[in-house]
Amino acid sequence: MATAGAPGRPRGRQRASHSLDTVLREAIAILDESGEPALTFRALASRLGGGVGSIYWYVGSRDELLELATEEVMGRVVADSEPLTHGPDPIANVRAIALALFDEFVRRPWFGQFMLRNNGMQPNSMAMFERLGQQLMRLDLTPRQQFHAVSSIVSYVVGVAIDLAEPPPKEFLESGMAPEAFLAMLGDRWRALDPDRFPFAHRVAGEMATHDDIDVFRSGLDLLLDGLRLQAGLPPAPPAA
Amino acid sequence: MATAGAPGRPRGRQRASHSLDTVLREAIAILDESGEPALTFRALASRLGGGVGSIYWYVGSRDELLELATEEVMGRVVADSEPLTHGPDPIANVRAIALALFDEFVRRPWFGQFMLRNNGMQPNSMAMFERLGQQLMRLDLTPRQQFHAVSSIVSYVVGVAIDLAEPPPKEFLESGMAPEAFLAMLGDRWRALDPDRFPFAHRVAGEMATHDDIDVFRSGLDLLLDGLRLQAGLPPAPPAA
DNA sequence: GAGAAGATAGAACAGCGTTCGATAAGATGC
DNA sequence: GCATCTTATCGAACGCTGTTCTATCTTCTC
Repeated sequence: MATAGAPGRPRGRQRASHSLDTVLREAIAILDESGEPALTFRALASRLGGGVGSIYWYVGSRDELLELATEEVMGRVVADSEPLTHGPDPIANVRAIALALFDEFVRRPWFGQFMLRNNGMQPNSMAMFERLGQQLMRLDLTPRQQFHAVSSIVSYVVGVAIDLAEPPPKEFLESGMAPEAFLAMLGDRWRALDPDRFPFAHRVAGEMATHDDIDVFRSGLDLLLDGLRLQAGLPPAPPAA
Repeated sequence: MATAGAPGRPRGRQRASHSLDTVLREAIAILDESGEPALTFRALASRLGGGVGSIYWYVGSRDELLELATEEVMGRVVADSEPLTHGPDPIANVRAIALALFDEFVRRPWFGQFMLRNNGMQPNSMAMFERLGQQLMRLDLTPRQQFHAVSSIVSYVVGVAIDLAEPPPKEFLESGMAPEAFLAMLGDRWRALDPDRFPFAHRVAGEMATHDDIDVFRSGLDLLLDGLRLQAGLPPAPPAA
């Protein structure tokens, strides 16, 4: 964020002195450490060493705070993923950018959860949209096709993000099992279903038990991008990435 | 829901008498009429003509209430979409089922928002997963590919659902504009951006201004399904649907 | 210095999900 | 017909939340 002209040097003061930057930094720290429900004005205020009311000087509501925190992180992703835009194959570039996003909301589940609050006007979310779009402009597609394609990619990414942001079931938390063991148990449960009524669950139980989220994400993304390649009249697939 | 053995006939009583069915019915009515934030225990209790405490007899928490309401609606979608499973082309069937889901969360934004709370064990969500999977079993794919494909389709659908569930920006609510006019205004705003820094926004501004959500949904879904067809070694596309 | 503008502070308010003990209603045993 | 036990209803009360409001401290400007 570059919008705050922060004085923010707390030498010998008696009252705390904040700035939009410090507020967002601490808010993000709370989100990273303890998740979205833990971000309360009181928790944030005590972390900043001040009163609740002060935060409202910088931020109009909790929703706006979350929006700004998300924008802040999105800004970093946009900046960090800039080098991924120069490859020769635009679709490969889109793929790389999407994977960078995926990385970020593995690291920060709350980010994925709010990334979408895309009322269309936050600058950094807009920049991400633009970045994906610019890659697709290099394909032989109509504006409508390009618009639809970017929207679809974003929707897919958001869908996966939401899934990842989902808090683990309390059954897991209470069991104290390792994540792999819990997945294996779910797989067993699927295998135990009636094979006549649930042939599919039965068939993919093993996959459920051993899957890795990033593999699932990557293969869905590749299906989408393969469809897009087809639509753009490109050869079906590049060898490997 | 068929789990409640409801007595539930409130003749000349002095205290209200509920059942899980009536609780869910009224909860869904509130959600439909006023959205998710409006579903409070107090609002629900007064609608049921009773006290807050009573609801906890049927439901352990607000989250569980939302979960059950979502499951209830998902059950109806599963039931209603059964006829869509018998077509000759499994991918066309998947497409039809996804469109049925889309219909439902145009009607009920809150449903889309919570559909995903898929801790993997709600019977009706599971049934939907199974239903999609059974179609894909008819393709020449490995279990892993099928598992990934169903997961990806669900993620995409969820992503779009979340987008649709997003409350309209307050700027829109305050403007009192018609939805089309507001979209047109957003388009104008994109067109007004610097064409050097935002060539893509500039290019698709017109699409933004006139787009229809279902078209966007359908085209992303078709990209995904085209990719899947390719993976399964099927001819690229059926004529039209 | 005086005064205005900027920023901080925490008490107070309304609303929320949830807990709890009291109590009414219906079912059961004799 | 009465006593008892189980099931269900009720609303006050608790602790927490976002938000508002006003008093106050700090800094800037003249």
